[in-house]
Amino acid sequence: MDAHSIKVACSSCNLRELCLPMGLSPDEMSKLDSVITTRRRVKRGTSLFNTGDRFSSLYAVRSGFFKTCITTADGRDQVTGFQMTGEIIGLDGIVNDRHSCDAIALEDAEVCVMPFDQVEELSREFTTLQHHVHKIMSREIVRDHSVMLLLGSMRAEERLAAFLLNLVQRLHARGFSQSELILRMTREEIGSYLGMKLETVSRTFSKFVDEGIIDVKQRYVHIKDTDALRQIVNQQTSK
Amino acid sequence: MDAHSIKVACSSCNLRELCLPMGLSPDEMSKLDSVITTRRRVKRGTSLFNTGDRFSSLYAVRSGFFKTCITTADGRDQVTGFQMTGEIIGLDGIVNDRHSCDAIALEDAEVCVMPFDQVEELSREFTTLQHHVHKIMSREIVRDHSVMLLLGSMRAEERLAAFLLNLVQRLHARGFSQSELILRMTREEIGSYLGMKLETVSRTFSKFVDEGIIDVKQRYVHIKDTDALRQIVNQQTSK
DNA sequence: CGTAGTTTTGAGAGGCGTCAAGGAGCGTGG
DNA sequence: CCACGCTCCTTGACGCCTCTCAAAACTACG
Repeated sequence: MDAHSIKVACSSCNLRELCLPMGLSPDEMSKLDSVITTRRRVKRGTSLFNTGDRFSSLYAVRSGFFKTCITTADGRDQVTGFQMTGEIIGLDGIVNDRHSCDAIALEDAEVCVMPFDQVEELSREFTTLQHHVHKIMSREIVRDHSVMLLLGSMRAEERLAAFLLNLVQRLHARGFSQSELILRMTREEIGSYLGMKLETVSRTFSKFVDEGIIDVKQRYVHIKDTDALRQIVNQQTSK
Repeated sequence: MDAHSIKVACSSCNLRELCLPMGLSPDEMSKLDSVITTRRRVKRGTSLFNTGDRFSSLYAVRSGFFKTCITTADGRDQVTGFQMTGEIIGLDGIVNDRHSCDAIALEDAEVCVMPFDQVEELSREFTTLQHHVHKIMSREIVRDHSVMLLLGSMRAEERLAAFLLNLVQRLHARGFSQSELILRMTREEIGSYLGMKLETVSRTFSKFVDEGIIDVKQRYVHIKDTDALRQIVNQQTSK
């Protein structure tokens, strides 16, 4: 499928405490190594998989940044999530044996390929892994619910504030700054995810800048006042 | 926890082809019977579980109708789903060992209690069950993504049309009419789910009535022109 | 038969979408 | 190295959809 296959081992991966192998014993880890044997490179702008593709594997983001999005027959388009290192992509494909969204790299990326039938086999053997797979899926469900809350009940400023806080929080968990970040996605992609138009995203960024809450220079964002952002999310001015 | 415990068997349940035991062999089914031994009655307006409750079991709706909703500290509220017979409630609890939403019966209901540790144990034994559990979780993820599409990109009429079509489709799969239904939830609950205010829900219903697409008398809805509804969903007038 | 909850409908306001134009950043090629 | 074109971003003006506030009608239930 792809010439860019690389040998790898979870046991020596610096993401192992964020990713699928979290909490496994050394013994279990080495078994997992034998299942997750390949990586795949995905160039910026190209897709890891598309809607309708046969489902065979889950993917763990090793490096880079992805978006997942669904596109309907009538041309509607919705970004359903952004995935960074250590996060799992492809859970949507299990139910119908085909993927129901596109996964697109927003920068040159690398993923670990995890053949799902082998993951299932191994998780019949190891309770720890089994439970962890369940947790990963449950976490995705809970995350989706909070996005539904955002889309269903927040106004533009609240959405963008919540979005920025979520991004830095996840980046911070990966060792990056709590206050500075580079956006890997366009204003349009942010807007699609947050249910608003790109102009509104841009205007809202400008408003935050005017209020001294953040600095923005294109894709670069510096959060000067995290508490102010938090307050905006919780202000409940309501929509 | 609840005095209303009743002995039951999946193998003799008329929902077994919709519910968890779907596709199991008779042998596997009888093993499942020994795990799912109790039902629980939930009175209209009361909750099956609340946010923060310890997670121990999944629940299959045996009869009745539920809503799940998340409530934030600042009083924001979002209905994340409506569940009818054969559907599974509680997947949100797996990740943190505590439920992250409330599940509330919209009419007197009965659920089958499925202790999750035992479901996990059994699904280590039976590939069929294991895979089915994964599918159920994946289906929930895919469903959530389509709600995100609805909330992120549709206008009020489109949302309500999509909602009605989804409801009758699920009811039809349970042997009910394709064109008539009784809403089990209030306009406010519909609005919360669809990200709009109850007045807008009401107005949109009235608009559909004026256009001759449906009849509405309180909770009773008669869909006179399914194609018109489908057209509304797909018209992509855009938001 | 009264009361609380739910639904409908109206009038007005405002947030966000739409349309449009201009600017900034960046890669490509002369 | 600069010019050029492309994509992305910003900002303004205007209009509409949906929210807000309010009141009345209807239903259910005690």
